[in-house]
Amino acid sequence: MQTDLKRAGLKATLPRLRILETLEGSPDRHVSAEDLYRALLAAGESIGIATIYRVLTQFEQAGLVVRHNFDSGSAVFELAPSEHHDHLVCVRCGQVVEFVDETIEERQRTIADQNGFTMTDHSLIIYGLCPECRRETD
Amino acid sequence: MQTDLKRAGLKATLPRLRILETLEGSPDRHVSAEDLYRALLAAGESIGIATIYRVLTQFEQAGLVVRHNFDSGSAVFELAPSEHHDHLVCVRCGQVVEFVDETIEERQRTIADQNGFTMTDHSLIIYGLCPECRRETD
DNA sequence: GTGTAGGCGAGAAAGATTCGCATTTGCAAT
DNA sequence: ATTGCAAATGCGAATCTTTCTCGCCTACAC
Repeated sequence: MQTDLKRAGLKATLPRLRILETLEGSPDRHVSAEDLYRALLAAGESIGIATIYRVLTQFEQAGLVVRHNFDSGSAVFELAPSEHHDHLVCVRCGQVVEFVDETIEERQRTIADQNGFTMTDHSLIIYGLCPECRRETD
Repeated sequence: MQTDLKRAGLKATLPRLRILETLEGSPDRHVSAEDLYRALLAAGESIGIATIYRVLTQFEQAGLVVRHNFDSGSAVFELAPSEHHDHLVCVRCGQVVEFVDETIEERQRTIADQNGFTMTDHSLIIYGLCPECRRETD
């Protein structure tokens, strides 16, 4: 765990360890800076929100986490998955489901090429009602 | 033009007309609230930024415009296109290119279905370097 | 153990968006 | 054309998310 930080070229400080632990222990893979802040306060840690943002940005640059901009207004972060994936987001309860589709990945590369772009990243989010919310919405 | 608003159930007020005109006359299809504000002020209009946000939200609900959350920090809006499309965004200059790919559209529907979701919307953004920026980056 | 570069917390600041409220305006019935 | 009123606007304050500043603190190489 400390090793993860060292390897990323980051000093193993207490706040960084706590944030990493919290990300790893979180029931939701996708959490906002605010979520982390509340979780850490609830766990009795004394940490500043600024540190959370700073650290998350560093983690992102180090490739430890990925940042997503869903429609929710604030960014959410997840531990960098070994495999890239995209997201299904429930517009009602916020639940997030991950998926991978090689056909889509493939097409995206083709499209970037056709337009002369060098693709650096991409973001595919499907919004909808999850099974539970669909049931409750009738 | 006034008819567009009436049809959408919105009173044809001056600010709304000006905003609609500006969107239609804009060289960039994708503009932020701030862009619109500056454009209107530059055109000698007296308008409040709050009105821009309010009107854009109404337009969105009325289906006149679509809101996008690119990585830029602020939302951008575009006149609702007759055909849905997705976006290629240059990470360096911000240029936006639109594209449609039926294969991807198709796969998205399939994926939503497979996961029991009722798809309401989706957002696919490919980030990369546009041809010009790619050249300048060497 | 100690020095120091890098990291931290708190609060201020910045940028985006929304709210509250007094004033104005579109529009339909006169 | 005039009037009445609900709806819309403009303004400034408030809110939310994120970043910056700065004096203090700490990990860690020596």
